[in-house]
Amino acid sequence: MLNISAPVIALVGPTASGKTDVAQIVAEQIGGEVVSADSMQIYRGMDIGTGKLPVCERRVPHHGFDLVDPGEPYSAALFQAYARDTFADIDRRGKRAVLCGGTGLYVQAALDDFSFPKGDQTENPVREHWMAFAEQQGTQALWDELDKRDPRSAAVLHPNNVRRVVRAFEMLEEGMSYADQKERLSSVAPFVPAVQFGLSVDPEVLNARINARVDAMIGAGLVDEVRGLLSCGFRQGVTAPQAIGYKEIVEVLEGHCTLDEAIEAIKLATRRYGKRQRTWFRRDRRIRWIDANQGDAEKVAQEILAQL
RNA sequence: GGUCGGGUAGCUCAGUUGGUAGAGCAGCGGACUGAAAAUCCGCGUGCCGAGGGUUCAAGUCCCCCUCCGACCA
Repeated sequence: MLNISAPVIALVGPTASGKTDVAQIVAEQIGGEVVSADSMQIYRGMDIGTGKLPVCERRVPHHGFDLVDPGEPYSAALFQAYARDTFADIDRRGKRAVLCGGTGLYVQAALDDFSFPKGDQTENPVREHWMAFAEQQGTQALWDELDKRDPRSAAVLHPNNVRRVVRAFEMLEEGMSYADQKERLSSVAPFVPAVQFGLSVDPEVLNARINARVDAMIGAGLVDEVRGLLSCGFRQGVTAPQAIGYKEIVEVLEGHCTLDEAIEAIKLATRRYGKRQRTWFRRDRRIRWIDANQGDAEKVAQEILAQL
Protein backbone atom coordinates (compact mmCIF):
# COMPACT_ATOMS: atom_id res chain seq x y z
CA MET A 1 0.00 0.00 0.00
CA LEU A 2 1.33 3.40 -0.97
CA ASN A 3 1.89 5.55 2.09
CA ILE A 4 0.24 8.92 1.50
CA SER A 5 -1.49 11.16 4.01
CA ALA A 6 -4.85 11.47 2.26
CA PRO A 7 -6.59 9.27 -0.28
CA VAL A 8 -6.31 10.13 -3.95
CA ILE A 9 -9.55 11.48 -5.37
CA ALA A 10 -10.25 9.66 -8.61
CA LEU A 11 -12.70 10.91 -11.22
CA VAL A 12 -13.68 8.48 -13.92
CA GLY A 13 -16.29 8.31 -16.63
CA PRO A 14 -16.76 8.25 -20.37
CA THR A 15 -15.38 10.78 -22.77
CA ALA A 16 -17.33 14.07 -22.80
CA SER A 17 -18.77 13.43 -19.35
CA GLY A 18 -17.05 16.56 -18.08
CA LYS A 19 -14.23 15.04 -16.04
CA THR A 20 -11.62 17.58 -17.06
CA ASP A 21 -13.45 20.63 -15.75
CA VAL A 22 -14.71 18.94 -12.62
CA ALA A 23 -11.25 17.62 -11.76
CA GLN A 24 -9.76 21.07 -12.01
CA ILE A 25 -12.44 22.63 -9.82
CA VAL A 26 -12.11 19.92 -7.19
CA ALA A 27 -8.33 20.29 -7.19
CA GLU A 28 -8.62 24.04 -6.92
CA GLN A 29 -10.91 23.85 -3.91
CA ILE A 30 -8.77 21.47 -1.91
CA GLY A 31 -5.35 22.66 -2.93
CA GLY A 32 -4.77 19.71 -5.18
CA GLU A 33 -3.13 18.78 -8.45
CA VAL A 34 -4.64 16.91 -11.35
CA VAL A 35 -3.14 13.68 -12.66
CA SER A 36 -4.54 12.61 -16.01
CA ALA A 37 -4.96 8.89 -16.61
CA ASP A 38 -5.48 8.97 -20.33
CA SER A 39 -3.57 6.82 -22.77
CA MET A 40 -3.62 9.46 -25.50
CA GLN A 41 -3.04 12.65 -23.53
CA ILE A 42 0.32 11.08 -22.74
CA TYR A 43 1.49 12.17 -26.17
CA ARG A 44 3.04 15.50 -26.97
CA GLY A 45 1.37 17.46 -29.72
CA MET A 46 -1.89 15.57 -29.49
CA ASP A 47 -3.87 18.32 -27.87
CA ILE A 48 -7.08 19.20 -29.65
CA GLY A 49 -8.15 15.67 -30.48
CA THR A 50 -7.48 14.30 -27.02
CA GLY A 51 -9.38 17.07 -25.28
CA LYS A 52 -6.31 18.07 -23.33
CA LEU A 53 -6.98 21.11 -21.17
CA PRO A 54 -5.18 24.03 -22.88
CA VAL A 55 -2.21 25.45 -20.96
CA CYS A 56 -3.86 28.85 -20.60
CA GLU A 57 -6.87 27.28 -18.91
CA ARG A 58 -4.91 25.35 -16.30
CA ARG A 59 -5.37 26.92 -12.91
CA VAL A 60 -3.71 24.10 -10.98
CA PRO A 61 -0.72 21.90 -11.90
CA HIS A 62 -1.59 19.09 -14.31
CA HIS A 63 0.37 15.86 -14.64
CA GLY A 64 0.16 13.04 -17.12
CA PHE A 65 0.22 15.24 -20.20
CA ASP A 66 2.96 15.24 -22.83
CA LEU A 67 5.09 12.48 -21.37
CA VAL A 68 6.39 11.13 -24.66
CA ASP A 69 6.40 11.85 -28.38
CA PRO A 70 3.75 10.14 -30.52
CA GLY A 71 6.41 8.03 -32.18
CA GLU A 72 7.51 6.49 -28.89
CA PRO A 73 5.98 3.43 -27.28
CA TYR A 74 4.23 3.66 -23.94
CA SER A 75 2.46 1.21 -21.69
CA ALA A 76 0.20 0.76 -18.72
CA ALA A 77 3.22 -0.35 -16.71
CA LEU A 78 5.04 2.88 -17.43
CA PHE A 79 1.98 4.83 -16.47
CA GLN A 80 1.64 2.89 -13.26
CA ALA A 81 5.14 3.88 -12.19
CA TYR A 82 4.65 7.46 -13.32
CA ALA A 83 1.33 7.87 -11.54
CA ARG A 84 2.58 6.44 -8.27
CA ASP A 85 5.68 8.60 -8.31
CA THR A 86 3.48 11.57 -8.99
CA PHE A 87 1.06 10.72 -6.18
CA ALA A 88 3.97 10.41 -3.75
CA ASP A 89 5.50 13.63 -4.95
CA ILE A 90 2.26 15.57 -4.65
CA ASP A 91 1.72 14.15 -1.18
CA ARG A 92 5.25 15.10 -0.13
CA ARG A 93 4.51 18.69 -1.08
CA GLY A 94 1.44 18.64 1.14
CA LYS A 95 -1.01 18.60 -1.75
CA ARG A 96 -3.65 16.15 -2.80
CA ALA A 97 -3.86 14.27 -6.07
CA VAL A 98 -6.99 14.30 -8.21
CA LEU A 99 -6.77 11.47 -10.71
CA CYS A 100 -8.78 12.22 -13.84
CA GLY A 101 -9.13 9.16 -15.97
CA GLY A 102 -10.85 7.94 -19.05
CA THR A 103 -8.57 5.00 -19.67
CA GLY A 104 -9.85 2.31 -17.35
CA LEU A 105 -6.74 0.18 -17.55
CA TYR A 106 -4.53 3.13 -16.64
CA VAL A 107 -6.72 4.11 -13.73
CA GLN A 108 -6.69 0.62 -12.34
CA ALA A 109 -2.99 0.11 -13.00
CA ALA A 110 -2.35 3.30 -11.05
CA LEU A 111 -4.62 2.60 -8.12
CA ASP A 112 -4.81 -1.16 -7.77
CA ASP A 113 -2.24 -3.78 -7.00
CA PHE A 114 -1.52 -4.64 -10.61
CA SER A 115 1.84 -6.30 -11.00
CA PHE A 116 3.98 -5.83 -14.05
CA PRO A 117 6.88 -8.16 -13.21
CA LYS A 118 9.33 -7.14 -15.90
CA GLY A 119 9.40 -3.46 -15.16
CA ASP A 120 8.86 -0.97 -17.91
CA GLN A 121 9.25 -3.17 -20.92
CA THR A 122 7.56 -1.61 -23.90
CA GLU A 123 8.68 -3.72 -26.77
CA ASN A 124 8.89 -7.42 -27.12
CA PRO A 125 10.38 -9.46 -29.97
CA VAL A 126 8.10 -12.32 -29.01
CA ARG A 127 5.15 -10.18 -29.91
CA GLU A 128 6.42 -9.49 -33.38
CA HIS A 129 7.19 -13.13 -33.98
CA TRP A 130 3.69 -14.31 -33.12
CA MET A 131 2.00 -11.43 -34.89
CA ALA A 132 3.84 -12.50 -38.02
CA PHE A 133 2.83 -16.07 -37.37
CA ALA A 134 -0.82 -15.05 -37.15
CA GLU A 135 -0.43 -13.04 -40.34
CA GLN A 136 0.91 -16.03 -42.24
CA GLN A 137 -0.84 -19.01 -40.69
CA GLY A 138 -4.06 -17.43 -39.58
CA THR A 139 -5.61 -16.68 -36.22
CA GLN A 140 -6.90 -20.19 -35.64
CA ALA A 141 -3.42 -21.65 -36.18
CA LEU A 142 -2.05 -19.14 -33.69
CA TRP A 143 -4.60 -20.19 -31.12
CA ASP A 144 -3.96 -23.89 -31.82
CA GLU A 145 -0.29 -23.25 -31.15
CA LEU A 146 -1.10 -21.65 -27.81
CA ASP A 147 -3.41 -24.54 -27.04
CA LYS A 148 -0.44 -26.90 -27.39
CA ARG A 149 1.81 -24.92 -25.10
CA ASP A 150 -0.63 -23.48 -22.57
CA PRO A 151 -4.06 -25.04 -22.90
CA ARG A 152 -5.41 -23.36 -19.79
CA SER A 153 -4.77 -19.93 -21.23
CA ALA A 154 -6.06 -20.93 -24.65
CA ALA A 155 -9.26 -22.06 -23.00
CA VAL A 156 -10.01 -18.58 -21.67
CA LEU A 157 -9.10 -16.76 -24.88
CA HIS A 158 -11.14 -16.44 -28.05
CA PRO A 159 -9.14 -17.40 -31.15
CA ASN A 160 -10.13 -14.16 -32.85
CA ASN A 161 -8.61 -12.07 -30.11
CA VAL A 162 -5.17 -12.13 -31.65
CA ARG A 163 -3.79 -9.46 -29.35
CA ARG A 164 -4.55 -11.38 -26.22
CA VAL A 165 -3.43 -14.68 -27.68
CA VAL A 166 -0.12 -13.07 -28.61
CA ARG A 167 0.05 -11.56 -25.15
CA ALA A 168 -0.32 -15.05 -23.71
CA PHE A 169 2.74 -16.13 -25.71
CA GLU A 170 4.67 -13.16 -24.37
CA MET A 171 3.79 -14.14 -20.85
CA LEU A 172 4.77 -17.75 -21.45
CA GLU A 173 8.18 -16.51 -22.51
CA GLU A 174 8.44 -14.84 -19.12
CA GLY A 175 7.38 -17.99 -17.33
CA MET A 176 3.86 -16.84 -16.62
CA SER A 177 0.45 -18.01 -17.66
CA TYR A 178 -2.31 -15.76 -18.89
CA ALA A 179 -4.82 -18.03 -17.22
CA ASP A 180 -3.12 -17.71 -13.82
CA GLN A 181 -3.07 -13.98 -14.11
CA LYS A 182 -6.72 -13.90 -15.09
CA GLU A 183 -7.52 -15.88 -12.00
CA ARG A 184 -5.65 -13.48 -9.76
CA LEU A 185 -7.59 -10.65 -11.39
CA SER A 186 -10.75 -11.60 -9.58
CA SER A 187 -9.21 -10.49 -6.32
CA VAL A 188 -7.26 -7.34 -7.07
CA ALA A 189 -6.66 -5.28 -4.01
CA PRO A 190 -6.20 -1.51 -3.91
CA PHE A 191 -2.60 -0.33 -3.73
CA VAL A 192 -3.18 3.42 -3.53
CA PRO A 193 -5.70 4.75 -1.00
CA ALA A 194 -8.41 6.38 -3.10
CA VAL A 195 -12.02 7.41 -3.34
CA GLN A 196 -13.46 7.02 -6.79
CA PHE A 197 -16.26 9.04 -8.33
CA GLY A 198 -17.86 8.32 -11.67
CA LEU A 199 -19.58 10.96 -13.76
CA SER A 200 -22.68 9.42 -15.23
CA VAL A 201 -24.37 10.89 -18.28
CA ASP A 202 -27.34 9.37 -20.11
CA PRO A 203 -26.44 8.01 -23.54
CA GLU A 204 -28.58 10.51 -25.49
CA VAL A 205 -27.07 13.44 -23.63
CA LEU A 206 -23.57 12.09 -24.01
CA ASN A 207 -24.19 11.53 -27.69
CA ALA A 208 -25.16 15.15 -28.25
CA ARG A 209 -22.11 16.31 -26.31
CA ILE A 210 -19.83 14.07 -28.33
CA ASN A 211 -21.18 15.44 -31.60
CA ALA A 212 -20.72 19.01 -30.46
CA ARG A 213 -17.26 18.23 -29.16
CA VAL A 214 -16.09 16.68 -32.41
CA ASP A 215 -17.38 19.65 -34.38
CA ALA A 216 -15.58 21.96 -31.96
CA MET A 217 -12.33 20.02 -32.38
CA ILE A 218 -12.53 20.40 -36.14
CA GLY A 219 -13.24 24.10 -35.67
CA ALA A 220 -10.27 24.38 -33.34
CA GLY A 221 -7.91 23.10 -36.01
CA LEU A 222 -7.69 19.35 -35.56
CA VAL A 223 -6.86 18.85 -39.22
CA ASP A 224 -3.84 21.13 -38.96
CA GLU A 225 -2.77 19.43 -35.78
CA VAL A 226 -2.80 16.05 -37.51
CA ARG A 227 -1.00 17.45 -40.54
CA GLY A 228 1.72 18.74 -38.26
CA LEU A 229 2.04 15.41 -36.46
CA LEU A 230 2.43 13.52 -39.72
CA SER A 231 5.62 15.40 -40.44
CA CYS A 232 6.96 14.49 -36.99
CA GLY A 233 7.03 10.71 -37.01
CA PHE A 234 3.43 10.20 -35.95
CA ARG A 235 3.13 7.15 -38.15
CA GLN A 236 6.01 5.39 -36.38
CA GLY A 237 4.01 5.35 -33.19
CA VAL A 238 2.32 2.21 -31.97
CA THR A 239 -0.43 3.69 -29.84
CA ALA A 240 -0.77 7.30 -30.92
CA PRO A 241 -1.87 6.59 -34.53
CA GLN A 242 -4.79 4.58 -33.14
CA ALA A 243 -6.30 7.61 -31.46
CA ILE A 244 -9.86 8.45 -32.41
CA GLY A 245 -9.97 11.72 -34.27
CA TYR A 246 -6.45 11.23 -35.57
CA LYS A 247 -6.63 8.05 -37.61
CA GLU A 248 -9.73 9.37 -39.38
CA ILE A 249 -8.14 12.70 -40.27
CA VAL A 250 -5.08 10.87 -41.60
CA GLU A 251 -7.45 9.14 -44.02
CA VAL A 252 -8.65 12.53 -45.23
CA LEU A 253 -5.13 13.88 -45.64
CA GLU A 254 -4.21 10.80 -47.63
CA GLY A 255 -7.20 11.33 -49.85
CA HIS A 256 -9.09 8.20 -48.87
CA CYS A 257 -12.24 9.98 -47.74
CA THR A 258 -13.86 13.37 -47.36
CA LEU A 259 -13.68 15.50 -44.25
CA ASP A 260 -17.42 15.09 -43.70
CA GLU A 261 -17.09 11.33 -43.82
CA ALA A 262 -14.22 11.50 -41.36
CA ILE A 263 -16.21 13.68 -38.98
CA GLU A 264 -19.04 11.17 -38.97
CA ALA A 265 -16.55 8.35 -38.43
CA ILE A 266 -15.01 10.18 -35.49
CA LYS A 267 -18.41 10.73 -33.89
CA LEU A 268 -19.30 7.09 -34.33
CA ALA A 269 -15.98 5.83 -32.96
CA THR A 270 -16.22 8.18 -30.00
CA ARG A 271 -19.73 7.01 -29.20
CA ARG A 272 -18.58 3.42 -29.19
CA TYR A 273 -15.55 4.27 -27.13
CA GLY A 274 -17.81 5.94 -24.59
CA LYS A 275 -19.85 2.77 -24.41
CA ARG A 276 -16.77 0.65 -23.72
CA GLN A 277 -15.72 3.07 -21.01
CA ARG A 278 -19.15 2.82 -19.42
CA THR A 279 -18.89 -0.97 -19.46
CA TRP A 280 -15.44 -0.90 -17.93
CA PHE A 281 -16.24 1.45 -15.06
CA ARG A 282 -19.68 0.04 -14.39
CA ARG A 283 -18.31 -3.20 -13.01
CA ASP A 284 -16.21 -1.51 -10.34
CA ARG A 285 -18.47 -1.37 -7.31
CA ARG A 286 -16.16 1.02 -5.50
CA ILE A 287 -17.07 3.89 -7.79
CA ARG A 288 -19.66 6.34 -6.49
CA TRP A 289 -21.71 7.69 -9.37
CA ILE A 290 -22.60 11.34 -9.68
CA ASP A 291 -25.26 12.60 -12.09
CA ALA A 292 -23.49 14.81 -14.63
CA ASN A 293 -26.32 15.19 -17.11
CA GLN A 294 -26.66 18.91 -16.49
CA GLY A 295 -23.11 19.58 -17.61
CA ASP A 296 -22.62 21.93 -14.68
CA ALA A 297 -19.03 21.23 -13.62
CA GLU A 298 -19.25 23.51 -10.60
CA LYS A 299 -22.27 21.70 -9.24
CA VAL A 300 -20.79 18.25 -9.83
CA ALA A 301 -17.59 19.33 -8.13
CA GLN A 302 -19.52 20.57 -5.08
CA GLU A 303 -21.33 17.28 -4.85
CA ILE A 304 -18.04 15.43 -4.85
CA LEU A 305 -16.45 17.75 -2.31
CA ALA A 306 -19.46 17.26 -0.05
CA GLN A 307 -18.82 13.52 -0.06
CA LEU A 308 -15.16 13.67 0.86
C1' G B 1 -55.53 12.78 -64.36
C1' G B 2 -52.82 8.10 -66.31
C1' U B 3 -48.89 4.27 -66.22
C1' C B 4 -45.04 1.95 -63.70
C1' G B 5 -41.83 1.14 -59.41
C1' G B 6 -41.66 1.27 -54.27
C1' G B 7 -43.68 1.59 -48.74
C1' U B 8 -40.76 -4.70 -44.25
C1' A B 9 -36.04 -3.31 -37.69
C1' G B 10 -33.48 3.33 -35.92
C1' C B 11 -31.16 3.44 -41.42
C1' U B 12 -30.22 0.80 -46.30
C1' C B 13 -32.52 -3.22 -48.09
C1' A B 14 -33.49 -9.23 -48.69
C1' G B 15 -37.77 -12.21 -48.42
C1' U B 16 -38.23 -18.59 -53.05
C1' U B 17 -44.02 -22.19 -55.56
C1' G B 18 -48.66 -18.39 -49.84
C1' G B 19 -46.74 -21.62 -44.00
C1' U B 20 -46.98 -14.92 -38.74
C1' A B 21 -39.69 -12.46 -41.39
C1' G B 22 -33.54 -11.77 -41.96
C1' A B 23 -28.86 -9.38 -43.58
C1' G B 24 -25.46 -5.16 -43.26
C1' C B 25 -24.88 -0.73 -40.62
C1' A B 26 -26.59 1.73 -36.20
C1' G B 27 -27.96 0.33 -31.24
C1' C B 28 -27.67 -2.64 -26.72
C1' G B 29 -25.04 -6.09 -23.34
C1' G B 30 -20.31 -8.23 -21.98
C1' A B 31 -14.91 -9.30 -21.54
C1' C B 32 -10.41 -6.81 -20.47
C1' U B 33 -3.17 -6.83 -16.15
C1' G B 34 2.95 -4.73 -20.21
C1' A B 35 -0.61 -1.61 -27.67
C1' A B 36 -6.41 -0.30 -23.98
C1' A B 37 -9.18 6.00 -27.85
C1' A B 38 -6.68 -0.80 -28.71
C1' U B 39 -8.55 -5.85 -29.12
C1' C B 40 -12.44 -9.33 -28.81
C1' C B 41 -17.31 -11.87 -27.74
C1' G B 42 -22.76 -12.02 -27.57
C1' C B 43 -27.88 -10.00 -28.71
C1' G B 44 -32.77 -8.75 -33.85
C1' U B 45 -35.15 -4.53 -31.20
C1' G B 46 -40.98 -5.68 -36.27
C1' C B 47 -49.20 -3.23 -36.09
C1' C B 48 -44.32 -6.24 -43.03
C1' G B 49 -48.25 1.80 -44.98
C1' A B 50 -54.23 1.57 -43.74
C1' G B 51 -58.68 -1.18 -44.68
C1' G B 52 -61.30 -5.14 -46.97
C1' G B 53 -61.35 -9.95 -49.71
C1' U B 54 -59.70 -15.11 -51.23
C1' U B 55 -57.48 -19.13 -48.20
C1' C B 56 -56.86 -23.93 -43.08
C1' A B 57 -52.89 -20.18 -43.63
C1' A B 58 -51.27 -13.59 -46.73
C1' G B 59 -45.14 -9.66 -46.21
C1' U B 60 -46.33 -12.74 -50.51
C1' C B 61 -52.54 -13.31 -54.35
C1' C B 62 -57.13 -9.83 -55.43
C1' C B 63 -59.76 -4.97 -54.46
C1' C B 64 -59.64 -0.20 -52.50
C1' C B 65 -57.34 3.87 -50.06
C1' U B 66 -52.88 6.42 -48.79
C1' C B 67 -47.72 8.13 -49.07
C1' C B 68 -42.97 8.50 -51.86
C1' G B 69 -40.31 8.32 -56.62
C1' A B 70 -40.04 8.13 -61.95
C1' C B 71 -42.31 8.62 -66.49
C1' C B 72 -46.68 9.98 -69.70
C1' A B 73 -50.26 13.74 -70.27
